Amino acid sequence: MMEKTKKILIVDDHPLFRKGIKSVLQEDTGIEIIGEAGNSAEALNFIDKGNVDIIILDLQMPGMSGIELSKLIKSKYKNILIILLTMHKDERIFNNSLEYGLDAYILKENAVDEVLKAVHVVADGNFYLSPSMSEYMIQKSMKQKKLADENPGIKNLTEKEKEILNMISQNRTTREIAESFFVSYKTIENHRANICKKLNISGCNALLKFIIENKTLLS
Amino acid sequence: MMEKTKKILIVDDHPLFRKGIKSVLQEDTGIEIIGEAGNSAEALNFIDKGNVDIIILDLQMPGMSGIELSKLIKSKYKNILIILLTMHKDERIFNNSLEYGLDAYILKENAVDEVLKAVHVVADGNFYLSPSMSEYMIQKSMKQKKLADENPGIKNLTEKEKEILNMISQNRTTREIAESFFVSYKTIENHRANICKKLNISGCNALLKFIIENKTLLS
DNA sequence: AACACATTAGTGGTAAACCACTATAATTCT
DNA sequence: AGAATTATAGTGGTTTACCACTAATGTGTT
Repeated sequence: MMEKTKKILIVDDHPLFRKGIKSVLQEDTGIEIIGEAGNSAEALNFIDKGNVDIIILDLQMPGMSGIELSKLIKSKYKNILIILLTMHKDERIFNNSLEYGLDAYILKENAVDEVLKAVHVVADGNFYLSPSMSEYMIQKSMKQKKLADENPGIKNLTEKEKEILNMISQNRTTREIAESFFVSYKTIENHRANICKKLNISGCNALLKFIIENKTLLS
Repeated sequence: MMEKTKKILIVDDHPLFRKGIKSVLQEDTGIEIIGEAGNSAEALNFIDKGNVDIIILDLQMPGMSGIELSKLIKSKYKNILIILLTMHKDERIFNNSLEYGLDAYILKENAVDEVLKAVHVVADGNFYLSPSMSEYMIQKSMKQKKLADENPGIKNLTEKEKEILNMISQNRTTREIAESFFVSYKTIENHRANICKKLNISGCNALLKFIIENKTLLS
């Protein structure tokens, strides 16, 4: 099987870091580093010349951030693959990584051959994620699970209460919910109060707030 | 390089489907199918005997669902890898896939060799996602982006207004926000009103509701 | 039969958020 | 210098949501 050489552009504001990536990728004969850029403007200039297959991109850069740059690239060049490098386990960026058009999310703290692995995975049309990042997410979910076990309120809710909670999360007011169920406004208020008791929460907009914080818990 | 044989368990309630997966995987000498199960209980029994490396798991099953099963497996056996097969593009499951402990998310509509690909990717310690699923997510993000462009309100917000919106999203009340800024309650109320005008929203809890619906848009 | 619980509905009150204004000082842009 | 915007602060009023009760009806359990 004859593979096409992958043409790669490295975008990072630290020359030493670029050097590091280069030395890792150089060993692979299927990879050709065709350019480097120290900031987003340089990167865009280079990309406009065409030819780039994969971009290895640092998140933290002066000026335009890696995320903004990747959005821009993906909107202009659908076929360019983007590998994002970052220092931090940023959940929000990871959660939106696909929507940002990213093809890989790599933590800099990880082993050097991560980059090489990622290049092959994304070139194969797949999404790559640093194992330590997924590890972290799993850990986080364990904590959340524990939290859910400590707050057993959710599973004590009746079907009707769950339905109401669901409608609240869809931005319906108590009155609207009452109307759609053909019951009194006061009935729904009672349900809300009961739900709050079961969930052990109180205060203004307590339920709406609870939903924001526990969206994942409800599914 | 001598690879270890991957021992696989297939869990699906349709025997014909299991057969299909088997015939695909059989061609690979590095893979050994050591068992099949038609439901979650059977699967758990088999797993308890040890030996399983990777589980190929159907989401839709009578009784315990694939998600519940995978949570259970991951909590007991940290090292077993799970490949989830599903009929539908279920965003919610995908978004929580890592928290559920999944290692791959494959759509049944995809080509048969997806499963084979996924086995290798997850065995390599990486997360695998059906390209058509990521395609779908990107498409969805394009729509969302378009929506954001049509509602240009967000980028018209001043720094202070963004700060306030952020604090609202952190469940702080108007009074709390006022206190932390050492300004009057009424000032923050004015800011809220201005934000609402810019975002073209109105009604009770409008801002909190807006945040729920546009969480991704704000980042 | 007695009990727990869910669902229904009510009274009366408080707090938070929103709505529609007005108004002033500071800043920024032209 | 003048205009627009931002940040500040206020009056007065409405709606929504929460809080603390009471209470009737039905349903299912023991």
